[in-house]
Amino acid sequence: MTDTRDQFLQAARDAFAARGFYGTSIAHIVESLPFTKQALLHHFGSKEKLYGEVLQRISERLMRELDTVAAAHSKPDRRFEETFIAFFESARSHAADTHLLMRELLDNQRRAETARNWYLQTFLERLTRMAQAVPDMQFDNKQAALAFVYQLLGAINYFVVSAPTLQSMFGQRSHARLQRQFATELKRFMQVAAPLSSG
Amino acid sequence: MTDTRDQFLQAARDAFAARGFYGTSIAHIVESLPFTKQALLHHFGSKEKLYGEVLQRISERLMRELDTVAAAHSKPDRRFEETFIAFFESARSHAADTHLLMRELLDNQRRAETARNWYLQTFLERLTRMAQAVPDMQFDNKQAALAFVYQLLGAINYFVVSAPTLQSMFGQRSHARLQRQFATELKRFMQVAAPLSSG
DNA sequence: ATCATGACTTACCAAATGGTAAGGCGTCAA
DNA sequence: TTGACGCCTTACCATTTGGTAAGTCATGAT
Repeated sequence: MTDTRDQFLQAARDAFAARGFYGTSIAHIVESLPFTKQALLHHFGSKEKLYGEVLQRISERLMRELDTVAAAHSKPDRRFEETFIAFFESARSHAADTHLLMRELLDNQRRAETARNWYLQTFLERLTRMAQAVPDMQFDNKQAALAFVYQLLGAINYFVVSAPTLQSMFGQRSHARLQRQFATELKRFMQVAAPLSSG
Repeated sequence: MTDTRDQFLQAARDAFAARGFYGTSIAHIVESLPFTKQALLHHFGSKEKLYGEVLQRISERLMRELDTVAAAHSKPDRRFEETFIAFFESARSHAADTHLLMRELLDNQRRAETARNWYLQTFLERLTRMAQAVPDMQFDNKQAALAFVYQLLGAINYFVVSAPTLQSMFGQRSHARLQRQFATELKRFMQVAAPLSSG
């Protein structure tokens, strides 16, 4: 039954996101499911492979969403802006995924195994090309565009990942306001901070 | 001997930064030191307390640096800008600390214990006040200033934490250029993206 | 000389870890 | 009816985990 696999994958994703790869035991993943540890191992072979599948699902979703937004907007400037707005919304609503990817970034160097940044690479390239296609932004070179894109990505990811901390720090209402404020600041950043022939 | 303690603290910091709290065993921390596991436990009592001390050291350093930069610049706009430039440099040169703090942010919610965000709270408050003190930036409210500050922090932290990945992705030379580019983009962001009565 | 104290050791330990082995059980094709 | 196969189980297992107990040894005060 594929349904069982999905249950495992979902529970694993949540657990890995909350506690990280090393902080998550197979036993813990299975805890809330009506299956045993060995059922999980039967389906995925090892914890590592399970993690790999979780990661792959997430990056596939990201790519799909990127396609969708890109297809919905033909004008480069709109496309660029809407992509990041959508990315922010997506990162927020899939907070578990965002957490997990942040952890992956931190672990990446040591759990080398297979280069797991393949998805990041194409992701970044697409976003960078998108930025370079915007007429109002005249980047000196690819690096400049990438730096700009990376600032946006960093701001978004970091903010989303901070949500629980900020919420417990300022309270839920205040945090909700902050979140709206953040979105508008993000938009202005994209509109106004775009380099105009920065050389 | 305090020297021994320092050795433990340094090794622990590096290990926690590289592998996270759960991915790091006491045995592994001690591995490269001429002491046994129990020597560490003798000094710190438990892994958790050791981690706490590591964290405290880092936040004390951050506060010290914040004081230094703030004291060196009296004009609010310069002070604000120089603070973030210094923070970027600091985050880069203390990459291990940056990694560790990012992990802490991710783990924070579950390893609640004592609210560990005390340092973050005052850190954010100081930066926000600093932003609000800049005449050219007229924020509608505290939230707006905080959102702005948080974008900067996010961009910086995320970028620094990405360094190993980006380096393996694009190569060392290319990454070095990207890093310089990032710094200049950051400066422009602060100068140009500052809200001017955004209402 | 003796005692205390702090630094560090060896010897252990219960619990949890990821994973293997082997078998039960239902389904479905031959 | 039989045999194969996929799903899932119970039994295990070696290793690693964080931590305790108890001692050795040097130093330094009384």
